Amino acid sequence: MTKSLPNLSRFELQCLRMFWEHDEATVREIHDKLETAPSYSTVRKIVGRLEDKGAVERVRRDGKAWVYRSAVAPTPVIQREIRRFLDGLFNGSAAPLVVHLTEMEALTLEDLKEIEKEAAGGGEEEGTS
Amino acid sequence: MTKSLPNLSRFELQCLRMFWEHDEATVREIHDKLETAPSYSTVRKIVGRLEDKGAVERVRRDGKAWVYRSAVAPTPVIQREIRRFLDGLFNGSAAPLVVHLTEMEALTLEDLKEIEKEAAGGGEEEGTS
DNA sequence: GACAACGTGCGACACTTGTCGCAGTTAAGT
DNA sequence: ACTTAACTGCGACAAGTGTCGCACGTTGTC
Repeated sequence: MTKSLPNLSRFELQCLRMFWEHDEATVREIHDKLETAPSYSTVRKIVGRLEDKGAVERVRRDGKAWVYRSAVAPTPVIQREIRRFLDGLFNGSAAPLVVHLTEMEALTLEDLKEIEKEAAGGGEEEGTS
Repeated sequence: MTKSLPNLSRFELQCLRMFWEHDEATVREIHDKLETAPSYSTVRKIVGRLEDKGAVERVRRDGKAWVYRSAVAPTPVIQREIRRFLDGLFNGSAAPLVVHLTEMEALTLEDLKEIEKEAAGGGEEEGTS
C-alpha cells in the first residue's frame, strides 16, 4: 500500500506544521503560536480532526491538557501536497512553477544557484545506517 | 484595490485551465477534454459557478450550446495560487519548495540551470519605453 | 409543421471545512 | 475538602464543493 496519508485541509495543515516545529504541544500552545488563530474552540476542533485523521496523537497529559505530537513525518505530507499542487496547476511539471517563481521574484538567481549547489553536493547522502 | 480575483476550487481551476488552453469552448468540449470528468452535469455546474465568479464569460452560441471563454488572465490567478501555496506550506518562502522539488526529483539540475539561464536573459526586459 | 436530440436551468444532496458555545470533568490552589 | 479555573467532549451550523437528475426549451431534421 501507498501509506494512505490523511487528506488535510488548509487549516489542518497549518496546525500540523506547528507540531512539526515544536515537537510536542497542547492545544493552547498551538493556539498561541498561530497568528491567524480564530478561537480556542476552533483550534481544538481542528486538532481533534487531525487526531481523527491520524495525523497527530496524544502523548501524555500536562495538567488537565493533552499533549499532542505529530504522528506523520513532514516530508511525505509536504511532498504529497506539492505533487497535488503541481498536478492541479501545471500538469505535474515543476519547471513552469519555478519559472513563475522567478518571475514573481519570489526566487532570486542567487537562491537558484544556492539550491543547485546544495543539490549537487548534498544529494549524495543516502544510507546513514 | 487588489483586483479581487475569484476564489477557485480545485476542480474549478481545472476547468478554467481548459479555457486557457483552448481559447473558446463549450461545456461539452471541456467535458471531453477533462480526463477526470465526472459527468456532463457536473462539468456544466462547475462552468456555471465559474461564470458566477466571473472567471469565464459567454461569447456566443454554437447551435444550442453556449461558447465560453476565460475572463481572467492566467498569470495573476496562477501567481495567487502559488502565493497561497507558499504561505500555507513554507511561510511564503519559495526556496524550501524548490529544495523539495529537487529532492523529489521533480526537478533536475538541468532544469534548474535552464531556468536560470532563461531568467538571466529574459529578466532584463523591464522598462520598454 | 412535427419530432427527436441535445443543452440549459434549476434544484437537490452529501460531505468537508471553518467557526463557535455549552456543559461536564478534572486539576490546582487555599 | 471546597472552590475555581481551565480543558475536554460534543454538538451545532453556515458556507463551499463535488456530484447528479429532471424538466423545459431550442435546434435541427424529416
